[in-house]
Amino acid sequence: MAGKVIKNNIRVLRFQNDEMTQAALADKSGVTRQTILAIEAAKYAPSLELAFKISDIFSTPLEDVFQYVDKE
Amino acid sequence: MAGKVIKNNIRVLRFQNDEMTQAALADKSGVTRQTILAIEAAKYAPSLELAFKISDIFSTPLEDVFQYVDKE
DNA sequence: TTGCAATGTAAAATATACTTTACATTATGT
DNA sequence: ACATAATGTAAAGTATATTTTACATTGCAA
Repeated sequence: MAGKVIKNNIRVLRFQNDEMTQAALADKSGVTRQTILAIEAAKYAPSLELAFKISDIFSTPLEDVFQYVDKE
Repeated sequence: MAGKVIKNNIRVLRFQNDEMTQAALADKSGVTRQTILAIEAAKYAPSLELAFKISDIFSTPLEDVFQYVDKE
């Protein structure tokens, strides 16, 4: 039931982008550190707007940051 | 303040896809007709998961359905 | 070893997406 | 003219994303 889940590469992208910290990413995307933490831990998926903001910060397409894939 | 807004082409895509009705799209994406209506009317943006589902239904990349653009 | 930066856990409060129900409007076909 | 399908408006309720606060852990540098 549900079939697919949303995964993300935020952690990897942070390190690729000058080892950006969770707090720094939170700051740039206008949310709190807890929100970034929860999303990285996949406790919940971000809103579409936040997903776009994070993608923008990494200068990468949304689908390179978030993937909607079958859960194994 | 905010700079950007989320726009979408759901309406156009519905018509391109066999004139799919709002109710039909709602059905396929597992939400109610009101939700599709509200998103088309840009009353609010969908969750990332719903955005992915809708894109899947139209067999098109998410960014072809939703755009995060400067508000004119 | 002490201190600090980064990350993690947790819980209560708020904002926003989404549902449910009900009714109004518009267009189309018969 | 009537019936019906599709779309629109609206309001109250539920679910989930996000905030706020507070504290624990880990690693690294002085």
